[in-house]
Amino acid sequence: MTARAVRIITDVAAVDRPFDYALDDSSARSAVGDRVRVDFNHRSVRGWVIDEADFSTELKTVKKWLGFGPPASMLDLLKWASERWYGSWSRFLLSASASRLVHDLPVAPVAAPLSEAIRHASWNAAPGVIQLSPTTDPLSLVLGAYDATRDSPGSLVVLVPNERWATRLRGRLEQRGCAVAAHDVQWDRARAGWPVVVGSRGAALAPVPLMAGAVVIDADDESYRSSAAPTWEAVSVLRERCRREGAPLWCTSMLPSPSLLDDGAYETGPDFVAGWPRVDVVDQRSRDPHDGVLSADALVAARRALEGDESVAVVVILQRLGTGRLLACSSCGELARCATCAQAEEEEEDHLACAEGHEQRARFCRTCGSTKLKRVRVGVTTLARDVSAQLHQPVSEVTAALDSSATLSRVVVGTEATWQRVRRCGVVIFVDFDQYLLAPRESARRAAIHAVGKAARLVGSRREGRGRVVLQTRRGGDAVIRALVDARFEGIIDEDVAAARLLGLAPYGASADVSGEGAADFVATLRDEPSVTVEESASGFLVRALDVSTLSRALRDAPRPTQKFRVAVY
DNA sequence: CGGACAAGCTGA
DNA sequence: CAGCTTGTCCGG
Repeated sequence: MTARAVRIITDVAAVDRPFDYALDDSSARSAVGDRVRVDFNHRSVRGWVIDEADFSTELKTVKKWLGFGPPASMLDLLKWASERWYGSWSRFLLSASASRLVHDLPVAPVAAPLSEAIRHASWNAAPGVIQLSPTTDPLSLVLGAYDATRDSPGSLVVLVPNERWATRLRGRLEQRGCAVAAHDVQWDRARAGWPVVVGSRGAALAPVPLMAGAVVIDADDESYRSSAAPTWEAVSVLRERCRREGAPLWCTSMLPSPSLLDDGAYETGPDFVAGWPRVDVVDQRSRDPHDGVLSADALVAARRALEGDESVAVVVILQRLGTGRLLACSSCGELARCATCAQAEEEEEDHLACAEGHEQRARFCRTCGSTKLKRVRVGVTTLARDVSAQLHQPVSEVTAALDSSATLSRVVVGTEATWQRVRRCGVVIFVDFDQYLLAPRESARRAAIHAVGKAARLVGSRREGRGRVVLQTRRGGDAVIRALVDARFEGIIDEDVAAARLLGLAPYGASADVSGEGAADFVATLRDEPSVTVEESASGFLVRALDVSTLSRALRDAPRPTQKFRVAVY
């Protein structure tokens, strides 16, 4: 037998380049994709076999076979993802590997047919983008996808936005006779080619050797993008994976984004409009600015909900976009507000101004005349105190920091972390919906609609007629508000596509945010590169190009600065 | 990334 | 010029 050698990528992320090693008796079983231990530059490191190599006696040997890694069929996809999001290949190899070493693989069962009754109730939608109302149960669509791909070799991969949802969906699919593997904790099952793999973001890199198809629920949910660099995005990975393998992909969304609609068409699911909640708009412009945070109409809705039997009756949402800081008087605490519209005023050079342009005035407190103003952050705690006083009820505060075992009062005040903590309630009140509508971010309007969609899952649909969503706003005529009241979003979707085209946003352009000490050095060379443009951004620099491959090529060719820097590719 | 090695700096 | 710091190079 001739001596073998293999090409290896080590887990030393900074050395994103393969090295060849020989195999000996103890490592002879190493196959492409497997994890191995090698000596690398005076230390012992882990790595992955990415290919066979030419044997030479000069090579060091692979010290040990450590276990199974991603299947060989995935390696090119992982390389593609590392280039697409400016990460190292080893980072993606690691993400597609088990968190604990796997030495043995189980034998995957055959995908069982659905019972006739379940099959009959399943929904055989055509692959593509399917617009579903927030309260529509996607289970029948998942079962339809299972049924449609059952005869194809390979696994069906299903993504949901969070682990809690994944656990629930796995249980429901098992009840209906599907053999389901949980992504990550049952990595070995996925690697063995289990019929169905269900998980959250990471499951886009589920190590199934062959894909029969894939489903993404709530494909526009922000949880599908990694917030840490590399800022990879699970829906794009899965779409690329399905394209390479010729597998069908179903994506559901309550409001398809231009990126999701990449190739145009979408289908709208059944009873779409009825699946949205009843939305009440409270126009803050006609309110007395000295009222409490909850308007009279919101108070009526809250008191009605408190008469119901939901364990949590009222949810009050405080949206904090950007800094969310307001100006208040240092001596009496009164907020600086416009005399006409009562909206919080901002500091402009040496005077105060209203965002709507009603007035410009000197920098002093209207109530006590003091000229000392300070920046305050309206937090959940402040809001909770006011709500508690208005409703004469104890209030629980929910932020991302809250311990998940804490029991909640019937009235909850929180940030968007609340969606994870409350399952049902009678009414959701957005105290300042304009935080979304006025935010400078392009995506803020979409975020507004998504937030109401998440609220819908708590209060139920207008068909059920149970609860409602109350929006306190000064912008009653805004297109987003009108769309939410009518549950008609065609106009918003078309506008977003038009805006993305015009502004060169995804998928009609690509951008990357470069930040950190070394950012300026890094973009310096990119300024001379004709295929990209560089502009200043809030966090550093924004590098833009006409498409993602141009952008990633330019980023990869630019020399790395000595100081630390971070690249977030979108 | 992190070890090796070279070049630069300091103090007795 | 030993002993230490800082910088650059390079890995099979």
